[in-house]
Amino acid sequence: MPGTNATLAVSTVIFALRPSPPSSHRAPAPTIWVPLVRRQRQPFIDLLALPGGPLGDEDLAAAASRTLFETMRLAPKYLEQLYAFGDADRVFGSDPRVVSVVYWALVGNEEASSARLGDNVRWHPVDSLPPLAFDHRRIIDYALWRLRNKVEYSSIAHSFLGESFTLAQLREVYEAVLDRPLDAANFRRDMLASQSLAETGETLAGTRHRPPKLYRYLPQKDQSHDNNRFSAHDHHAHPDREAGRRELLSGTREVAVGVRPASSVLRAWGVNGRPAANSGAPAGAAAGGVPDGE
Amino acid sequence: MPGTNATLAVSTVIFALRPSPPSSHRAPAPTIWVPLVRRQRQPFIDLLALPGGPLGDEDLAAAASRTLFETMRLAPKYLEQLYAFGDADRVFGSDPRVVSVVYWALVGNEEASSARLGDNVRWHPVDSLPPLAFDHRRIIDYALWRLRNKVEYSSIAHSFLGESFTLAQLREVYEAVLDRPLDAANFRRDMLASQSLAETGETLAGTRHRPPKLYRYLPQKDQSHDNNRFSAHDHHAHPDREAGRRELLSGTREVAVGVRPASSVLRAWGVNGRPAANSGAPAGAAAGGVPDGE
DNA sequence: GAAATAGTGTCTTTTAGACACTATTCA
DNA sequence: TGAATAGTGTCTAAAAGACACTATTTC
Repeated sequence: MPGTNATLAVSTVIFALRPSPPSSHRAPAPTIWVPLVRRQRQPFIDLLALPGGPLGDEDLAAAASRTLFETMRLAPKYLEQLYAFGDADRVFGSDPRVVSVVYWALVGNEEASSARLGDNVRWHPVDSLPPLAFDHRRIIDYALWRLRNKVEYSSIAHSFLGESFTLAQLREVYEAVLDRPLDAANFRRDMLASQSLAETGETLAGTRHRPPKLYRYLPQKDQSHDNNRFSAHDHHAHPDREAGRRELLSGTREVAVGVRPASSVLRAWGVNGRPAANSGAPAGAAAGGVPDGE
Repeated sequence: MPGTNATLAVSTVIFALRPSPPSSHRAPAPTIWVPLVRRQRQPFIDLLALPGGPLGDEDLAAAASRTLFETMRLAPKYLEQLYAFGDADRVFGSDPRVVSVVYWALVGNEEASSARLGDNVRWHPVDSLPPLAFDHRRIIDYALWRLRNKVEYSSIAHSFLGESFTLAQLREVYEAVLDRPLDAANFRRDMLASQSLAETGETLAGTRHRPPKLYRYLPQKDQSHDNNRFSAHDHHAHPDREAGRRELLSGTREVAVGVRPASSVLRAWGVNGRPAANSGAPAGAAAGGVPDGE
């Protein structure tokens, strides 16, 4: 097997929910922001890019965490691999070629506010980004699409908030991410039925009306049935769909009176190959050997 | 930026549906098989491993296709990136470390049968695998999980079959992958309502009963709304969820009499992170520069 | 016409969504 | 006590699922 054949970089798309930019001086509905770094060198000097850096002697996810911490002292609550981008001509002119393993992350309110910024690192609202370096615009679009999908079938939304939050706040997160209003009554019922929230016993003061209860997120038991969480090292989530585990109990319908069954608040938006065959040289290894993965 | 820091390998989990092994001499219900390669060298010599090889001067998906073709003349109908595996100690003793970008693929009936096998390459039923090299067992389990999820919300099942197929055959695919029986009547209706099938006009002969109609898969229009299909180069699918695009037409219910609305035949099973902060050395680039991804 | 699967019709259950209404707090 | 949001109840619509039944072919 040959030696190294590519440079590996790790980048991260970090999402936070923050008030819309002052430009539109309307209701303070939050929108999605990402931190971007202004490049100091060629190629794409002076354009904005995702934070990241070369892979060190560490796990992939650790590289993502490390670069985020180094760049802006961020330690996101949620981190998941997005995709490995490695078209041969992705970063033209570089030799060896560059393959980027991209992660995406969510950070909560105050965490986002406490991020260390600077002349070259700033938050930008995703709905009005300037031209970006490399293929980073497309990567962000893809991460956004994943975010919107995943918000619908999993319980990541709370990662945008602090330890405790009201149902209205949580609903605001969903509404911002999905970009549509949700029925407050149904939202409440469905969230509570999902067993993923617990009352803290506190209420939120400082409003000029009835104080809402505060909740905290209740990790689902044995969520990581098999996959999803992966290596013992890597505490991060997997890209896939959390499917509301199917209850196989048919028969016996016994639903407490007046109780709404759990459901998922949400519904989907949507999207969906044969590869380029390639002859090329015969198998790459020792005599008689069929190549395998490593 | 330093030079290369890792060796990149590409492997693929290839799924095919084939009759259960003769051991159980019962009904010929098909099960899922994968081709595995017996390793000819250390580490893990003589153990089975996923087909693959080092990344060449090509796109990632092209490397997957190339190695499959070289190894067994396979050119799968469906190919999608699964995950990048890159724990620092994943392949102990190798320097530089190895990062594997793993793809998963589906092949049809006769395609699978025509695969070139040999002493070192053979199909194995996934439900009874011997110990495998590296972390390949876990990778296969993860790919299987993804397959089962994706079959539920997208139209990949037909990739296990040939150009044309009967509804009963298609249902068999779903039943094999999901490992549960489906109601034939509802399945039929839901598939037809999904607009993803077209009659070929032919029927399947050779049965000893009423000959069933043959259908072919009808690619969905504008499936690739935004993401999913990615680079212009890479014709392969993305990992995410194809959400049955929500019909926003509320109001106006106008359903042709007796017509069942489209639906998705299926329901889910299920499964569902903060990163390890890391100080380490300061930002990796030129003076005053904040590192970005490449 | 019996066996066997193809294919249709129709009812029930479950889930999602709309929306009216009551409750509680603060200014 | 009115403004304002919290929180509950209840109905309707749509989707999923069960299952009885008819249709068509071969032997």
